[in-house]
Amino acid sequence: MPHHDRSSCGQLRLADAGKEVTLAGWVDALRDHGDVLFIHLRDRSGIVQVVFTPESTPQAVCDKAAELKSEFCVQITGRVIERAEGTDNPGIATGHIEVVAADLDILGRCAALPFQISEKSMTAGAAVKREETVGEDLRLQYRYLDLRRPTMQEHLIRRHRIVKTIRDFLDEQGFVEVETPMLTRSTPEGARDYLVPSRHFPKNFYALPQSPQLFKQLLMVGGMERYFQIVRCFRDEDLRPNRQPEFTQLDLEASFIDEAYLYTLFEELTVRIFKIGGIDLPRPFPRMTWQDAMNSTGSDRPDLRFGMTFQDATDLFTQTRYGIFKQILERGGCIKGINVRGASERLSKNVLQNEYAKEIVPGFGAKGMTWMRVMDGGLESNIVQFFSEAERRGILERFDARPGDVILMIADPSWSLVCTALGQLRLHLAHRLDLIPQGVYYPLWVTDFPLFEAADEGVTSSHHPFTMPDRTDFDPGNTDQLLALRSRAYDLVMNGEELGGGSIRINDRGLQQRIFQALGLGEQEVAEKFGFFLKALEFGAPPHGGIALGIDRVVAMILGAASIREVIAFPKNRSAFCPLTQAPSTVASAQLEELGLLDLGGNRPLPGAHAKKDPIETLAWVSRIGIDDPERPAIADALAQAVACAERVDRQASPQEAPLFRVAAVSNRTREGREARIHPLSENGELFKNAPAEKGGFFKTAAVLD
RNA sequence: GGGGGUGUAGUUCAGUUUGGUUAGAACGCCGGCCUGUCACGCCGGAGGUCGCGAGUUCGAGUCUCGUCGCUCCCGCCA
Repeated sequence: MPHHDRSSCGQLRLADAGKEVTLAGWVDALRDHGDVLFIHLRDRSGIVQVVFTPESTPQAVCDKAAELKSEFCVQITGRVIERAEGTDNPGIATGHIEVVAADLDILGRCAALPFQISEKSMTAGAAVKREETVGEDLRLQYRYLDLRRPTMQEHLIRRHRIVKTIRDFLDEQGFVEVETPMLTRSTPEGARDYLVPSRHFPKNFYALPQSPQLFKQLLMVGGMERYFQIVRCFRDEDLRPNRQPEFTQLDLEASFIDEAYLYTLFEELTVRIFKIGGIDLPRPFPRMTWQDAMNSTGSDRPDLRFGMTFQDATDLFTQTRYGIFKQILERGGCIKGINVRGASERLSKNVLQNEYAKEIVPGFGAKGMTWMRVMDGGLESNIVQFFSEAERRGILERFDARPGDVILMIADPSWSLVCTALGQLRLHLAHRLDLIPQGVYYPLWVTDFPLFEAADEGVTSSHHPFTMPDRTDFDPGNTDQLLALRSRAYDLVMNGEELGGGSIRINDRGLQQRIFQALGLGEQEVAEKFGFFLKALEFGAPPHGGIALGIDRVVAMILGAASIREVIAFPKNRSAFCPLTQAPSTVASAQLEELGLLDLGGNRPLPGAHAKKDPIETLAWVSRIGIDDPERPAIADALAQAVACAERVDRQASPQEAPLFRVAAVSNRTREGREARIHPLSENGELFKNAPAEKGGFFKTAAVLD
């Protein structure tokens, strides 16, 4: 069949009635009525009903059609006709017509399926759409079958649309897509690298990029001015539902720009791609500093689709008699709380005290939680009697409390612990009480992040070490000063998920050097790892900045997919394993040999090997004899003598001496009387010629030949 | 790395609380019937090492221990 003669199943309409068409696709479903056979034929465009009936279809074709099973790949020629009155199916787009088959070619038969592919119920009306129930591991193992399902095809097609929209938009804006290396250099900070051994440089490794960070900055030094790339990135960290070891980013960088430029550019881009999913985002996107985000939601990626934001109650309790609060405030702590509006019926005393205060909140890292239910007559709680009248009034006012509300407070000497624990509680309650509205999209820029955060020793970058600080007059040795620095970084957050982030970069060599210094990197280490980059900053590096967007997450959100794995053709599972190809896998020793990886451990014993080194056990094993406990001292003695003897010989042997293969004279002890001989094959080295070589020229033989 | 869930037919799941006859259902599969179905219908059939390994017991899908896979949460993810 010339391909241009082929029609698309899903596009046939009433207007095509009377046409002779050729279709190719897969058997989605069969309904055999004896003489009449209906099939749903599916291709990428959709589904159409094909009828085999003795009245219009040659008998030979009907006989062949009787062999059809689900998912056979077939080609069908036939005539499009309008369906008879009362037999149309409004559930499918082609439901007003059907194709009467005149010819059938079976292009590929199909074995028994590991799971059902047809999304039949989709054609029967949205009300009964089948829930996805097949185990994901099985779906991934047979991903090529899973991908036949219309939902998966739709995901991939719309992902393509989104990526194309991004490319078109950035092209309009003067951005140039440039590819950067996949085989690059490992850098010390950030996530764990995936490593690739080098054959030309044995025992040296490339790293797969965690992001094209340094290269995109070098492109700015290189005068590209506006660069972007839809690029695969790799991070060897433990997986989460929204994480894959390899994932796709929109990476973007521009010179001679500021934050305002990037906000405008990126908001327009985001609005356009969400539009593909029928989602209208309001502009401009609201902005919030990191400090405000933490203070009001306890998260650097606040979900603002619902309220229940924090109120600070520290000042209400400066004179309190309540021991726990008093101690915490004396230690410089703070108290924050949320009002769970109208939830007192769903949050009983028992639930609040035994579940939340004792179990759930401690799980978030806080020591405890104070709860109060707002009643007509005031506050009800296990500890309300410790609070003064003024304090109770203060609480009611501060939280705008009305009868039926529940007020929850967390206090701790650590401000950040109060925030993060209360933030987790806020999200937990929002899910439990179903407070998150569906179909709402709340974009938000989070800005003014701390440049550094405290580490075990000194500080570490909270974004990455190339981020421009808000001020440059800092002392790289002064930790307090460093922790007070803010970065010119920004994250794009949507519905509590971080979709992307970026920053204005450092383009001054001296400043970059001081940042490395602040991070505690030695001069030599910096020179070794980043020397090439610092050097580039010496040659008129332009001011620049950029942003990256997690494509998988964005697509999943736009399409309303449950997981990023639903919008990736061949994802890995939770353990970074590919059930389809069984990767990662072992490789042939020859491959390792070639890469110089066979003896990476050198002569060092393997961990745990020393435990097996009891010489008596070894002797017993190689000699195939059992040694009882009473016999051990004598054996140990004999062994020690043998070892001492061997050492003496070893000392006196000259280096030129050839090794001796046979100490004892050759004699035949098993069959006495016969002349002892050495087998010629042994003499000429042919004996083990066909034995599988183990490694390094040694052969594995049966133990009896030892 | 820590914690929770889970593993039973090709698939999705009951059964495990309280050990006891031949381990069930739905869908799928195989065979037969059926000329208007579209989640077709009817009749019949096959299909199980209850993840794996130990243990307790007269007896284990069920209880105990170990182990492996999958999955969710925390750590981690500049």
